[in-house]
Amino acid sequence: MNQDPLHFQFFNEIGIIDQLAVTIFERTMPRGMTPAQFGVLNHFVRLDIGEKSPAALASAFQVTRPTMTSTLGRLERAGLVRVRRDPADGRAKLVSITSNGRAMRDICVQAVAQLAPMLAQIAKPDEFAAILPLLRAIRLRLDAARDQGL
Amino acid sequence: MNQDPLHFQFFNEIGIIDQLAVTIFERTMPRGMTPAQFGVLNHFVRLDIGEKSPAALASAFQVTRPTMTSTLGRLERAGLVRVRRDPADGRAKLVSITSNGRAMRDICVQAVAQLAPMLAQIAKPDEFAAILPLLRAIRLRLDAARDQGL
DNA sequence: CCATAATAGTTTGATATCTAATTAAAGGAT
DNA sequence: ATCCTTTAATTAGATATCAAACTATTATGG
Repeated sequence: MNQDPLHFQFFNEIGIIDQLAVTIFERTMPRGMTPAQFGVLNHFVRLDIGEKSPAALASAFQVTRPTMTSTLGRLERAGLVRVRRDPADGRAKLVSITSNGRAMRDICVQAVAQLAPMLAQIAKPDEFAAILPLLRAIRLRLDAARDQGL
Repeated sequence: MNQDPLHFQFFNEIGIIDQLAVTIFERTMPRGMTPAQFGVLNHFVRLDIGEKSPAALASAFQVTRPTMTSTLGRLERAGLVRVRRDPADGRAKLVSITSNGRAMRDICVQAVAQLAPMLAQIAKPDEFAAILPLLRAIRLRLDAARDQGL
């Protein structure tokens, strides 16, 4: 049936799953919240970091700096994060979460929790557990390959 | 270490892999060619279809119709597909690939072939084969869940 | 000490993608 | 035959994301 090479089929499925998952996520979240924005808020709360530079955030999320500039700009305009100049480095900035940001993160976490029954129908915990290690390995190798220039 | 629920970790890995794969793909393709555009060209060649409506294409690629409108618009402006009104249905249109489109598809296929050695380092064929069935199952269930309204 | 290289962020311009709303045409029901 | 619903496609408005180019600041080397 499917004439494509295995790796092609693999990346194809990955793309469709990602697309579907992101759409479901955004529909569940408060209006306007995206995975990218939630990710930043969640990062601050979970790791209990005070401040972090945009460059460090971009690196943590594996996105380019312009992308993080954009995401932080939206979050800042929405009052969910605060940005100030780094007193120790004139080039850098320091980002921190606001109390509104924490509140939004909590709302999102609860919204995600509502998805639990649906997720239970998507796959059993041991099914997720079964593929995760290989997915992680592939992600790491892809990342390494990209750094090598392809 | 990772406090996130399993399914959260899963979708997170999926998202990063997709992002990395798409970026690598676009860097390899001729300037401006994207997975979405290549997908359409490849679809016409592989399935050897003469004409297909935008709605049918959107359905085949699991994207919304506005998304397909946008992709087809770019392909048409680049002379890679042809679009005409459906004589049998005044609402519909019929899309077909042009000879330039076929040529572009061939170039892309060869470009992708250059990635083979890199892909071999990402995962062994049996590794891809091992996860594919579960990925497909998850994709199908996600799709069904979306149709149910969440 | 100054010129060059590296780093942090931003701006610009492009693409993909979604939702919501709009226009046009076809189908169905009374 | 007419009204209502469904379907096809588009337009409008948002977001994420990337690459390339640009500005400002820090670090390095001679």
